[in-house]
This record gives sequence, C-alpha cells and structure tokens, in this order.
Amino acid sequence: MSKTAEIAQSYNPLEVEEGWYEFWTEKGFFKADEKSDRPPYTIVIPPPNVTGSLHMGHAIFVTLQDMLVRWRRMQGYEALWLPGTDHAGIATQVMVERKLAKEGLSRHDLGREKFLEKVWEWKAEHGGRITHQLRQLGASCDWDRERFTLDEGLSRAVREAFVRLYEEGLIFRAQRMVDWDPAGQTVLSDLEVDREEEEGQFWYLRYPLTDGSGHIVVGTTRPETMLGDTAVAVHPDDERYQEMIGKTVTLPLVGREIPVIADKILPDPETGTGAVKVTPAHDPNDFECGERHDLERIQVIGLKAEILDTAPEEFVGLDRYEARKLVVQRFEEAGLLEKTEKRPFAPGRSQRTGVIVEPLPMLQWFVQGKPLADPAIAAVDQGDTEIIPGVWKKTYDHFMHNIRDWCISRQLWWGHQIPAWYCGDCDHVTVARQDPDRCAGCGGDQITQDEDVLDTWFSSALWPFSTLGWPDEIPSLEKFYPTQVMETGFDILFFWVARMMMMGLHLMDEVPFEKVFLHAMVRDAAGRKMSKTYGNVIDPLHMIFGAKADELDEDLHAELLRQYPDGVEPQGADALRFTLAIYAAQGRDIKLDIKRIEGYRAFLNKVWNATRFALMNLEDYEAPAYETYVSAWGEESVRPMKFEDLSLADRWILARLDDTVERVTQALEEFRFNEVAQALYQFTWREFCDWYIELVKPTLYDESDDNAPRRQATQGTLLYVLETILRLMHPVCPYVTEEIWQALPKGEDAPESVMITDWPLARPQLEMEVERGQMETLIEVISAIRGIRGETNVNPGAVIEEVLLCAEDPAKIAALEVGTPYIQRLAKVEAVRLVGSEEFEGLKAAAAAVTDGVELRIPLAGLIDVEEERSRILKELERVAEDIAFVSKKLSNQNFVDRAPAEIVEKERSKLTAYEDEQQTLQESLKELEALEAG
RNA sequence: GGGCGCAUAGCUCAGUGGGAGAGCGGCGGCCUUACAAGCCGUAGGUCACAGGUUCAAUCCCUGUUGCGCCCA
Repeated sequence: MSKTAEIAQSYNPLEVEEGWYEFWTEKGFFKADEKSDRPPYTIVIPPPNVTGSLHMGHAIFVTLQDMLVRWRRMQGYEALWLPGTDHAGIATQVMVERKLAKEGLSRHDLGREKFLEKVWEWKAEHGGRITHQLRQLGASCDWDRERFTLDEGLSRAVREAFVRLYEEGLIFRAQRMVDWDPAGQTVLSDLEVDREEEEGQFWYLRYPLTDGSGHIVVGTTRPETMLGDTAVAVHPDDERYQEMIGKTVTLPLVGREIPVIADKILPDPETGTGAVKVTPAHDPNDFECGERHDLERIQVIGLKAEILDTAPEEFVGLDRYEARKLVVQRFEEAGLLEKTEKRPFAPGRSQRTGVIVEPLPMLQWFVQGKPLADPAIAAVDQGDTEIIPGVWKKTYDHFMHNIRDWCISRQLWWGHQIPAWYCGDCDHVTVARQDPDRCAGCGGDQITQDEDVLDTWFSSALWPFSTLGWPDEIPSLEKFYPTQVMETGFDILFFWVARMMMMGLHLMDEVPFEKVFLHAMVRDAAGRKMSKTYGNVIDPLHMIFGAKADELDEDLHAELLRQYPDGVEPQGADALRFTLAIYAAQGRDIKLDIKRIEGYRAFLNKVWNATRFALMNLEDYEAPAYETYVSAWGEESVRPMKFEDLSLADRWILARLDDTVERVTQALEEFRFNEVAQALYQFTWREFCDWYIELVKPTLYDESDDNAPRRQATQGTLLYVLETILRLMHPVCPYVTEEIWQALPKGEDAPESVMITDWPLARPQLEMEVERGQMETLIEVISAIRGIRGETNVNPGAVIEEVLLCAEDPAKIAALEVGTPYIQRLAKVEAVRLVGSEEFEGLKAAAAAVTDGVELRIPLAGLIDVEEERSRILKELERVAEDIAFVSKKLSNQNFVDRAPAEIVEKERSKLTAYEDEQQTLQESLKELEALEAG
C-alpha cells in the first residue's frame, strides 16, 4: 500500500524538529539493555557542569557522539550513550555564594549544612537546564541512566576509590607547597593554574653584608616576599660572589641575619645580578632550595594574601600588593633600592577567579602520580587504548612521564567530603568506607571529619565505571565496561582523559575506553576563543532557534549583532550539527562561521525539495516490502526493482550510492566526521539532485503503458536512493531525516522510525563499472555543450538544432547511443547525431570541443556568436598547447622513460595523443571559423 | 627555555610521490512545472621561503621565517 504524505513547500527547521525527540523517547529507542546479546557500544558523556548552560563545546561533542551512537545503533550494536552531569565544585559554589552575597550573606553565616541545602536547591532549580539543552540538540542518550557526580551511588564510588588508594599508600596527606587561590579560598592543582606572560616589574634590592664589607644585590618580581627571606643564593661557580659565600647579610626592614649560600639550581648567573633572595615559604623553587639547605621557612603571607605577624609590625595586615608598595618605599628611603626595570613575567593565575595564586606550604591530600601513570602509559603504547588523532599521544606521553602528585583536597563545601577523621586524643587518621564513630587508632570518640572536599576531577576520573554501578558488580558494568569510545575536547586531555586512564586501570584493571577521539576547539570566524571579552560568543541555541536582536546580549554577542543587527534566523539543530560535523577535521581549530550554518540549512532545504519531487512522482507507486531495502540485494527476489528494467541513470546512481555508503561508513569507522558530511553533501546535491533527478524526469513524466516497467524501475530507484540517503544522513541530522523518512511511501513491514532501521550496506556484488564510465562520459559531453552555450552567448532558453558526436571507443559510442535522450534534455539539443570523423570534414562553421575521447561539433546556425566561439577556441588552444608542452617535456626525459613505472609512462603517452587530437580538432574548427568570417 | 603542531584560491579548509580540490565569496546568464535557501556557466593558486632525496616533490628529509597550542 502506498501512503504518500504531503510535505510543506519549503524546509522549516523549527517545524520539522518539533516533536520527534519526544517520539523517540516515548518509544524507548534510546534505551540500552544490559541483558541484550548484541555487542555493546558504549560512550559515556563528558559530564557538563550541572549548573552551566550550553555552549559550542557541548554542541560539538553532542554532534560527534550522537553520530557515533546512532550509527552503531543502526548497525545492530547495543548502543549506550550514558548521560550525566558534574557537580563542578568551585564553579557552582561560587555561583551560590554570589547569590548569597546579594542578600548580604556569606556561606559562613549559614554554616555548612544550611549552605549545602542552598546549593542543592540551586541545583534543583538550574540543574535541569543543561540536560534539557542537550536534548534539544537531539542527543540520543539513555536518560534512565542519567548520573550526577554527587549521586549516592557515585559518592560511594568516590569513597571506595579514596579508601582503597589510601590503603595502598597512593593517597597520602602531606605538608607541601601548593597553589592557593586567595579569592577562591582554596588550594588548586597544578592544572588549574594558568601561566601567561604579562608585563611586569623587576626590582633590584641591596642586602647589606652583616660584616659591613658591602652589599649584595638581589632581583625580584615580588619584593614583599623579602619579609620572609631566609637566605640569599648564588651559583657556586659565579666568580662575582665567591668571597661572599658563607657570609651573612642583614635583611633590611626585618633585621634578620641570613646566610649567603651556594646553590647550583636556583640562581641563574645569566639572569639579573645572579644572586637571588630565597623565600622558602612563598615560592616553589625557593621551597626546594630550602629543603636542600635546610633553611628556615617563615610564612609571612596568609590565606587572604595578607601580611602575617611574622613580619615587622608596620606591614602586618596589609594586602600583599599594599605591602609591596611599602617595602619598595622603605628600600628607597633607605637607599637600598638599586634600580627597577620592566620585565615580562608569567604569574600563576587561578583558572577560576583569575587572581594570582599564592604558593604556600600547606597540609593537603595528594594522589601519587607516577605509580598510576606508568600503567596508563603502557596501555597506550600497547594499543589497549588508541588516541585519535595520533599526534595527541605525544602530548599524553609527555604529561604522563612528567606527572606530579595531584593535590586533591579543596577548601570548599560543595563536593565529596574527604573520608578522613582526625582524633582528638591521638594522632591517628581514620580513613573509612563507612562513617566511623570511633578512632581506629585509640578507640576514642573524639573524632572529627576532614572539612575539605575532593577535587571534582577526582570523581570525574571514576566516571566511566562509577556511572555503570561500580563498586558493585552489576550487569551493566559487565556489559558496558570498558567503553568503546571517549570523545572529548583536547583541552581536558590531562584533567580528565589521563586521570580516567589511571583510575580505570588501577581500580578496574582494564582501560576505561578502547579509543579516545579528541576534537578541536570551536572558535569564532577569526580564530579567537569565544569569550565575553571579545564579545564573539555564538550560542548554539541562538543558531537553532534564532534570536531577535533584543534577545542578544550586547557584551557576549557584540560580534553577532554587528554581523546581524536584526538578530539571527533559526537554522535548526540539524543544520548546526551538519556544520559542526563538516568542520570537525582532525586536529584543527574550528573557526565557526555562521554563513556556513546557513549554507547547510540550504542543503537540508535541497534534500527537502528533492523529497517533494520524489513524492510528486511516486503518487502511483506501490512501495515494495521494506525488507528488500535492507537485505543486501543479493537475490533477485529480494531486490526492490528488476535489474533489467533499470535505465543507465538508475544503474549509475545506484553504483554511486554504493560508493557513498562505503565512503560514509569507512569515514565513521575512522572518526573522519568531516568526510562523512562531505560525502553526503557531495552525493546528495551534486549527483543525486543535479544529475540523477534531471536525467530521470522524462522517464517519470512518460505515463504511457509502454514506459510502465521503465518508469516503475526509476520510481523504485528514486525512492530507494532517497531512502538510503536518509538512513546515511540520520546520524548527522536526526530530525529532518526522520520527518522526511516518515513521509516516504513504505512497505507494511517498515520499522516505525528511521533511527531503528538498519545501516545501509554496500552491494559489491552489483558492480556497475561500465555504467559508471558511460555516465561519466555523458556528463562530460553534456558539460562541454553547456560550456559552449555559456561562453558563446547562446540564449539559455534556445534549443540547439543539432550536435554531432564522434568517438572511437565502442564503450563510448554505446554510452552516447544510450545517452542521447539525456544529452537532448540536459544540453537542450534537438538532434544528436553520432557520426564518423570524416563527416566533420565537410562541416563548415561549427563550434567544437573534445572531451573524454569524444569529439563534438555544433553547427553555428545563427545561434552561436562566431566571435565568442573564436576566442573560446583560442583560449582552449592555448591551454592544450601548454598541456602538450608539459607532457612532451616529461616524455623526452630519458630518465623518466627508463625509470618511471611502465604504466605511468604509458599513461603520459596516451595523454599526449589525446591532447594532440584535441589540438588538431580545435585548429580545424578555428580555420573554418576564420574562413567563414573572411567569406 | 622545552615540546607539539600549522603555513594550499579573496575567506574557511580538505587532500595526494606522478600535471592542485571543496564550500562560501566574486563575475556572467537564467523565475527551466522539487527547490531563487534555486539552476547553468566562469575566473581565481611558483601549495610560506631556501636547500636536499627522487626519473618525478605541494606531499619525504634539513634549515629559515611567520603563526598557534601545551609544558616549565
């Protein structure tokens, strides 16, 4: 039964995308079943910040991961895309604190418990936004399995991991130099501190030698730290300072007597004066130097970046920058400021707050790097996990080989509280899976839990297995771990990917994923990061749903408003996804240009209209059983069309479709997303629409009985190719493909959604090499005639009376015979005559061309502008002369003829012959034209 | 300072040891009954620079310059 639906005149993304997501969800198509015996295909989502909102980084990962998951699902895998969100400790806590601040409250006013209630409220209120937005992009996640890093189950996983690593000595507590964020009031890991060179100042301070024999000048970018200096270091080989090593200086302003020491590492004789002040409590390098020389550590800067009472009284309580000014002023007054100069320096800034971090020695929790990193390095070396694109392996290795211990405690309240209890009676630390009520050391009940929480990335590191139910042995974990692919941005290779590798290998004894695909960063059209500072943010939702000018933020979207003062039109999730896919070439920045999105919306409109065309011509067509579409066309009985009824155009497009199926599938296998989209675009528009549909119009329009078998075969091909295109395109553009697919006529046995159809298979058993070649020849010939028309001012509406064609190759002659109607129609020619070359002799005054072994002539017959044709031929002759020169030069090189493979040489020879033929033809034609003009 | 990468048409980017490709943009012409979000045609490039390997280099090697990213 055929049921042809009407579809709207043009493609409207918003209407098309309405409702399908709910349909898929209600049908349960996104669900993965751990009891299934299909092979698993698992991707866990990179969990977005629960209170964040959608940006292009999310849009690209949704696009790529959804492509993979939908494709594998269609291929018959038990595909699981596991969604979830991350509690994003600092970011979320800061947001809630900011809100409280507006009410004049701090988190300390509320107390820990009340504050956490507030955060959970905030999460309840805003936490759904991001996952809702992922749905709008079409993400086919199994929402029943959605997880949150602070869920009960995941918290248990965190607890288990912490305790186990602690018991193994891989987690430990120690006094170390850490980076303190004075604004965020927490320590940070190395990775959360950014260093960027900026303009800075360098001060030269004179420290008088205690014995009065002069002074030593030290250079510093942070004069205020001198209050905590406990030594001056020089290089042992630095001749300038030989005399001073072992002496002491009296620290100005402070009066402390500190030694001049020789250290091979810290001072660089080439920099500054070669002598440096040593402040072991406030600089990581000085800290190490202090360790080497057993120097005293005097902390003079506190947690609020204020000067402590270990410093002279007049400085106490000052902010570090106020203290700096005062220190410099005092040195100047005392005549101890030698000089200052401008000098670039790279201070560490908190990624979160942007404030310069204060290195401080603190008692914190750490995870050992090396013992966990070594197996993770080996796993990649052995290929248990493959990093794609491969260039990132080097970066991964470099990080892993140089890994440092990871500081995991954070002075926050929002997160997993560290499961360590300190005893009031003894110094035992109790670390336990269950909250203890007694000290495991002395049995006393005076225990209090560590106030700090764990770095959010600690829980993220467990994500690939904690989300599947670890530490319990449950079926999902068995079925879906290890996961097949981790797809994420390269910017979190260290933060996340590396740590998942380490934790997965250590706790699960298996890699967390077989492949890691790292995508590029989305930037603006000029290649800049999207940020408020530049005002170049492009919001995925604005692209999908459009945005009126007054909905755009003057700061965030300044660039967009410049380009589109009246706001942007809706483009739809499909067009956005297609754009991101085609941009996703491996290992590059993605410079997103809105024009491209508009371009691909036009492409979807093209597909839409091709469908309209098909539907109009399929009204009387009875669709075959759906099974015939998906079975591999092996047996005649399960083919949707009879092979012998297929026209050349039908056979050709089927062959090209096959190529496309193969190309798209292969590209997906290899994560070449851009090629997936490229191949679909190229085939659908440039071959199916531009050529096939035009070629078959006469067949479709001829409703005579004679033509019925042919017409039906073409109808079948048209529908089959379109239907297959939709299946191939579905992973990239789920909405529009579903909408169109639903409208196509189908057999009763068709599934209820394109998303659960089978992935198309190529049918190599139907090789159609001859048809391919024939069609290519015809396309060449038609293009040649069109070229002549276009360049010789032939009215596009005018019909050319006659075209003469001549070829020697029998296959080409056959193609021209079969293809005559195609040439007539597409080149607007009344009569096509196949002739022998001798017939050209008598033909005066004709336009001429040679292409693909076919010579063609068009009698001028008043239609073609003689002068234009003459200059066209002259241009062609010029080109062909260059070609001949090029090939002849090659062939006259004896070395080439002797040493190049015979088949290459042969190819060049035949090229030369073809060029010479072409040249001759053109020259004759030119002569005739000139004779005509003269006569 | 160390490491990694990039340089191809006006723009954004594919690509390959055998005469350079796409999309957008440009130019000329078309409202041809699926589509003007369209159709037909066309012009643009010493593939950064200098050496080397090769019969042959945009592609492989070395160096230079410029740009980007990561780490210190």
